[in-house]
Amino acid sequence: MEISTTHHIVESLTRAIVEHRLLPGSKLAEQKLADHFGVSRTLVRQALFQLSQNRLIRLEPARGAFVAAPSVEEAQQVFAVRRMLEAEMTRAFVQQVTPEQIASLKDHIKQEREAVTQGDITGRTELLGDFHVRMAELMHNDVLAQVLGDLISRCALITLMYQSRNEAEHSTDEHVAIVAALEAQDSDLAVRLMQEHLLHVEASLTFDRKVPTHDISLALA
Amino acid sequence: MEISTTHHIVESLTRAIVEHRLLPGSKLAEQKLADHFGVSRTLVRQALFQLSQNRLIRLEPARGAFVAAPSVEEAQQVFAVRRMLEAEMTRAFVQQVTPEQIASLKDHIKQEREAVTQGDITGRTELLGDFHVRMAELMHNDVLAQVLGDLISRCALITLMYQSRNEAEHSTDEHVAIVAALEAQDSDLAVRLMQEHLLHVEASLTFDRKVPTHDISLALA
DNA sequence: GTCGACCGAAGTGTATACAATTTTGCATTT
DNA sequence: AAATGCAAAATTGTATACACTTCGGTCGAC
Repeated sequence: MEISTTHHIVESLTRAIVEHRLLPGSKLAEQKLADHFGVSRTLVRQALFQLSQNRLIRLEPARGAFVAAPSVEEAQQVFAVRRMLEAEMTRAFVQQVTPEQIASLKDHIKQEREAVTQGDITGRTELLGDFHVRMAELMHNDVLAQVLGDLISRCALITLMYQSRNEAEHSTDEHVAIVAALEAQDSDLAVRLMQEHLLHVEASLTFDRKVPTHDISLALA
Repeated sequence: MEISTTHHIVESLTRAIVEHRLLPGSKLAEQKLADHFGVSRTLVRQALFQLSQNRLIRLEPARGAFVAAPSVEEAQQVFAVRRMLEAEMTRAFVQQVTPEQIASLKDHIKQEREAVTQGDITGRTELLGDFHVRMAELMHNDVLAQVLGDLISRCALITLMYQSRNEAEHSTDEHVAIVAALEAQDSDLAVRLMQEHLLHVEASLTFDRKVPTHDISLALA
């Protein structure tokens, strides 16, 4: 099956949603999207279905697709799962850590700092999440990387909406501390730092609501 | 969006694949499936796409859909993730365990025993996996339940292929021991038993590989 | 003036038609 | 006889057509 064109639509919509050009609750009308991308509704529907699997949109029978508005409870559940998963991931990481892996993580943190200082909000949010995925990838466990990536992207909406620059800097500092513990092969410390880090990120999310926009062509322009 | 008809096709194909009426590598031609279900290719394609997300089939661009043959390596990665996730899940479970939860798990185990004694291979495999999902549900964490369910179904093929009756009985016994530790609120013991349980299940799978491979280069390697 | 039914517009759900690609079988060549 | 090339058949990829549901507004009854 061909998926490249569909994939492009998915990517484009994902960016629009994650960057809040499309706010939670917005209707995603198939024909409007089809016109915008210059394709038929067929491909748009494929893309919408895929996005619904990623929990970025919600499909209502005979009513259409809407940008998802993940509830506070869901976000908290996601973070609970992340704490469980990443605590053990961190412990396992220390078991097989190499200098190359440490270097890779340190390099990643450098990118984070650049994004934060440049005020690149979208890029910085993505990088802050990617740090955790990078750890999974360095363990050569594709399944772990994919599961973790799903969890992180699942709350990209909320994370992005409520993370301030100060909190972003704080996250990067915590990443530094975690890497230091990994490098020292102090698994207990690394695990504790990771758990606290995730608790901090979760606690920093202030859950208010904003007004959605319904202007699709403007949001995607 | 309507999904009920598509869902029926997904369910039907899932059963066929999991019960090995459709062997790994089999081609799933869209028109043939459409004729069989009495629908158009549109709905079949939706179903195939969904199955590909569940990793039960593999989609090759312009070539079609094929029943997946998950590799042993992939299964091992899935189990590594499960050990990470479920170890911490078990620890958290003890923190908030109630007599009702214990009763629910014991009831589930009773069902497992029935399926094992009756030789209901498909049912027993499903129930053995559901035990873990049930734990997640009892913690009222839907996200955890869904992630875990995905992980378990992801290797349903391999699990089913390699699990003997003896191993199934062994699994049920280990479930009993885990529940006992949960009931005693001995979190360290429960976690250890869970980890060992998952190691046992994994170990029972990785021995002989009778997956018929259709990958020429791999087969000749 | 408010509530409710009905009608039209808009949008989704499914089927079908058409285009593009791959597969297959045969004929030709060496 | 084996290999290669070509053309027809089969299959997938995309667009469009049509049926059915939902949404909005107006008109009429009360």
